[in-house]
Amino acid sequence: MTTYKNEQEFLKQYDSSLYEKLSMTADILIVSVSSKDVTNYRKNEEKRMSILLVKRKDYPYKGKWCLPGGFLDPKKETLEECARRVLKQETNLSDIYLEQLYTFDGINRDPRLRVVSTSFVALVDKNKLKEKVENASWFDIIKMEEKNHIVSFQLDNQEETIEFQVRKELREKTSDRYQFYTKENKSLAFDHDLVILSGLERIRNKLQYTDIVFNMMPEYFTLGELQQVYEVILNKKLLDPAFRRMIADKVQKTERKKTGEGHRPSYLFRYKHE
Amino acid sequence: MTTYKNEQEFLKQYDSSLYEKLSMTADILIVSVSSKDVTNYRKNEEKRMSILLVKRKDYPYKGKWCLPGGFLDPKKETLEECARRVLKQETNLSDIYLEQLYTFDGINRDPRLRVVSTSFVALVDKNKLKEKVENASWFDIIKMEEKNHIVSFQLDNQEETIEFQVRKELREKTSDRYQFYTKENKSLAFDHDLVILSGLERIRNKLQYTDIVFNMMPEYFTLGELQQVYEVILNKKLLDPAFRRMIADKVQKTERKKTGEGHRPSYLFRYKHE
DNA sequence: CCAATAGTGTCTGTGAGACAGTATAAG
DNA sequence: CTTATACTGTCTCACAGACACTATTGG
Repeated sequence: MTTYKNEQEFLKQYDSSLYEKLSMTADILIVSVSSKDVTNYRKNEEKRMSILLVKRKDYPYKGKWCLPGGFLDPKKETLEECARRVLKQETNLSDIYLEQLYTFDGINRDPRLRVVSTSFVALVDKNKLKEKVENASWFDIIKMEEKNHIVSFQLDNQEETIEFQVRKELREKTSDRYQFYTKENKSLAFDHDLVILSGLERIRNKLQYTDIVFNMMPEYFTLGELQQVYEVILNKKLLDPAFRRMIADKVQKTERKKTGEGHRPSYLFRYKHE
Repeated sequence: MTTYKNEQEFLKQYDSSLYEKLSMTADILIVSVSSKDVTNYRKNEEKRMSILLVKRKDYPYKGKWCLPGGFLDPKKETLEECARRVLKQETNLSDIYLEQLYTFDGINRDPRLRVVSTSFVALVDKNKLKEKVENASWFDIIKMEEKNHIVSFQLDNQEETIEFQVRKELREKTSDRYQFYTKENKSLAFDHDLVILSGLERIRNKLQYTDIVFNMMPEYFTLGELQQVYEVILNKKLLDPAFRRMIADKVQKTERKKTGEGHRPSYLFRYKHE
């Protein structure tokens, strides 16, 4: 390499085709909570986590479901901007909670060419969504169960049920990091089964020490509803008094009540920042 | 877009230059702990966190310090493999704790062309290092202090001291995520000041709920030494009894003692997996 | 009244924070 | 004997887990 007098001069001479290049995408795990009505008029509706998937119209993986995503335009946007662009396009929403998750870069994850994908997690309140977007569909997570290092998923969008399994392998004894491998996957494109698991685990972890739940809640909610959301994400029942103590200083009681439920009405609360 | 009969046929036709491309690098924050001798013969040596930096030989940022890193070869390697290659080259060590940190992709982070960098954190035991590597130097973190959302750093490698400041801005009220901005930085190349802060915060968080410390410890160590490492990473003093309770089931006492220190000798312990 | 949820009072055990005390080496 | 660290005993207080109890609606 020649020596240049200064950075300016160096940049003028620089041949940007020197290094091998590749394409990148931003893929988004859009997560929300949905409610399932229940026959018994007294019972509350059941909550479920739900994620947005898109049916692929073209090869590769034509006809399979995948996460919303798009190619990065390296000249104009950052990965996060790219993710927000996709988010706008798929949900028509801006101002959404969006967090970088992980960069997936298996060499053959895309059969066309080397594509590195930076994945994001977005949390939305389903009530804010209006029109249905073409080819996109919300899948409820009706099962997510870990047994012997295998996580089994079952997703449902009212029309079809898809299943897949991911193997979790502890990477080293000193940390909590897992390597994920596809065990069984007939319905999802690329490595999006692994992205989904990573993302849901991230949400579960963050639930414990942040206030991210409120990104999936409407402005007014009952504590019972909030508790249900915690329970469905953590995948376990919580005790009422403990739960109420835990969130006491995160929420603000209002005068309004939710009535007509066949049982004692519940006060509505809202998120209290600070 | 034309319609293809099947995936095979589609791939044959696929023009991989369709999407704009870019280059990627893997940059590594290599962290270790160093000891500083103390004049008083009775006192224990003081511990410090230390990180490996490399002096840039060429433009851009010629003469500035940066994290070890290298361009990804998209045909042959994953980002983690790329990072391990760099790690081998800079420390001559394999089998090192390595964890993906974050993907930095500011549009102008590299003045030459669009380069997206996936950063990694590596933890090493300095005792395993032998030869000094050309252009690389270990910097002790002699100050890392947060005040009014500004984090001030002071690093020292015995020959020079470098300083920089990063501004932390909370991204949203519901989470613990910060956006980092360079406040003051004359000595470090690219956005590596931000990478360093992210990485050190990651280590501090993980210290609390994993066993990653032991990646920076020699096989045998005293509990005093281990406590010092915790203290220097968490940047605060810990109470002896609480600390010992906390790590009791992570370590295994041996018969060996560390003597000749001018005070009561201490038993040597080792990491107990499980 | 019944069924179902809303919401509260309180006991108990665990475990972190705190402090004080004893032990043991080198000089 | 002094100094500095090694290591332990124990008190207290906060808080999570657990259970039981009361309150309130629609049908």
